[in-house]
Amino acid sequence: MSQDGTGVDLETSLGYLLKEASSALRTAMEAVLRPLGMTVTHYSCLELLAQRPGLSNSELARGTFVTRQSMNVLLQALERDGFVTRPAEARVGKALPAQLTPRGRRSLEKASAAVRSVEVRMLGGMSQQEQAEAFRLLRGMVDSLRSAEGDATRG
Amino acid sequence: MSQDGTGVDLETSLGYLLKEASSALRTAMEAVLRPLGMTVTHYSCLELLAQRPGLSNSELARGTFVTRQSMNVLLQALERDGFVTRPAEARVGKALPAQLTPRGRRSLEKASAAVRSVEVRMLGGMSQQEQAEAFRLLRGMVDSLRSAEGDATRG
DNA sequence: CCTGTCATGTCAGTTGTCTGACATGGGCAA
DNA sequence: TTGCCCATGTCAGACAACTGACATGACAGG
Repeated sequence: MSQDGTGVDLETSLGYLLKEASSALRTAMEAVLRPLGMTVTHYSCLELLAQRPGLSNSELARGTFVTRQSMNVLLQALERDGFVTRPAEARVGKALPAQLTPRGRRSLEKASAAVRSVEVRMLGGMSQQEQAEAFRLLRGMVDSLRSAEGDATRG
Repeated sequence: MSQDGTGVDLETSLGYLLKEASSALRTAMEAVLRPLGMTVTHYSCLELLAQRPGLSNSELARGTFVTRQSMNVLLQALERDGFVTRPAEARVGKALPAQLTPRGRRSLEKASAAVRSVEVRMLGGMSQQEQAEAFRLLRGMVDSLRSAEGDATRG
């Protein structure tokens, strides 16, 4: 089945390798974030908020690749612990723009540096050209997956 | 923080893109596996077992990037539903070699083809050379992450 | 021999994420 | 205006994965 063209050969599958890479990255991030008392999703939310202040719950969810329900419980915890603030009610619509508090910003600083060090380690053996090429190729895979989104379920 | 060299710029971060790609792949796989009544981990376990018969619980766990505890509950469910068999007790050591049943093999056939179609879609716009390059680059990232494993926690 | 170490299988409890559901607000067309 | 559709925020329950813990068997060293 793995060599007849209809199956998946794990040894050569780019999909499998992609999962492996993602898993290795996540594990490495967890290792450096744990001493800081932070989880990966926790960090992702803060980092996203630092770079795009005012994002709503749903937008943060999309940016961190979780559901808006999951992001909601995380945001409530972050708000309770004073890392993030949200207005009590929306000025327009229902979207509540979130902001980092000074404490949230401070907490993010070390975490961001730690994660950066992981990324540097991951890219250690690659030239700038190779990194650019990897970016281009991965971008292409994402776009291909999304462009025909749902076609397989219609057939 | 994102441009001073110590932080992470999400727009250009290979780590973030890697997570995005992995998430997109997972979503696409879930979409085609759901009609077959199968989850991604479910499928991964069966596929691994088809290509490497006799793998133990712990080996399957490593191959699917989950803990052996998680794989254990999955294996017990697969055994209960007749997709997999394991000997009652180990011939040597404690490792129990698992095998696909005919039913498991049948169930895997459609799933494997469906997943293959997703991978084909993902790689649709890429030449063979580009695919080989993507493989090489991803392999390098994984190796770099693993080679210095734990160094960050020792410092 | 036995003793420490390691990997394994498994049980139990906790945590994180998801699906399902509901109400609300904005935008658009009739 | 009215009605419809869509996105959002939120609550509740279900499910999946994790961490912690324990016992067992293989192996190497004293």
